[in-house]
Amino acid sequence: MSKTPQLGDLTRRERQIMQIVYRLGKVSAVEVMEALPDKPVNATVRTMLGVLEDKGFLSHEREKGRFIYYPTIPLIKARKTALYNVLDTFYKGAEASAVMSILKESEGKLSEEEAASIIELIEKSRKEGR
Amino acid sequence: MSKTPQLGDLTRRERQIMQIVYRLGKVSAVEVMEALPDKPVNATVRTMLGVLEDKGFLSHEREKGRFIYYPTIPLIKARKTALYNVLDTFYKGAEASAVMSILKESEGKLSEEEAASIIELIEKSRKEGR
DNA sequence: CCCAATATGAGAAAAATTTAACATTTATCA
DNA sequence: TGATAAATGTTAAATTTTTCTCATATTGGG
Repeated sequence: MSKTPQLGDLTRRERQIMQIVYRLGKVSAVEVMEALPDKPVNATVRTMLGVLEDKGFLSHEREKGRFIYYPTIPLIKARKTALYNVLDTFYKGAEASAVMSILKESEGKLSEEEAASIIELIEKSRKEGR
Repeated sequence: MSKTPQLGDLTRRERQIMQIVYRLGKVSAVEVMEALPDKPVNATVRTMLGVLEDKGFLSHEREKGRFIYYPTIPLIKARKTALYNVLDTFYKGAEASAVMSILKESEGKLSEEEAASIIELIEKSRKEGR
């Protein structure tokens, strides 16, 4: 059984590309090229996309002649992994700091429902944690 | 003016090492060696540590003859950057999901003070966001 | 059919990673 | 202490991996 590809194993360029893919959701080679720092030549990007496909991080389908790439690991899963990595490396035992950082950053952008859900979650854990 | 080194620019091995350093706070070459996947040879690790020092990510001091390395960018700053990167790439417009993920993960581990601070923060933003 | 855009493959160029051989420092103990 | 072993640090270079590009092939639209 081949284990799912690990985003943490990526090289620098590969990582840059995967970030673009996750940001945009679906991309053509040209879009990736334009979003990349140092803007390499078109063929270079295609090579990298091919590499990432070989490694199992991307798939593509043809759309009017050109390839549209999308991530193999869905956003919703990839982001959990990414978040936990950061927590594990930088916020172990200080998870509350992470939460507060995010909240400060997104102040005012939270919907009423979101705010309510978060508070509910905390209240629940308060009771359990006694 | 030389800009502060960017953790995002690191190569794979460099990244692995910096993660270990941030997790442990201070490290000797041997500790890094043992924590690294594939456990390279001692000299290899030293070379990398030297590279990271040249690039400005690490410093060291001598302690009973051996080098103890520590990060140039303090944890408290590095972690903010790391967190924002993840948010920007994976959670744009879904910051609340990130918060809830963390809270679920650290359920029961939150102190009463922490819980109170978080709620206070949300209440405040609720009022402002009206 | 012809043009323009896109894709492929082979391999060059550059960068990262690793290592062995050697130098230095510290610890041990006769 | 002094000499020897053990641990640690340095350097230069080999190896491996990553990154890039050219030349060529393919594809779709006018």
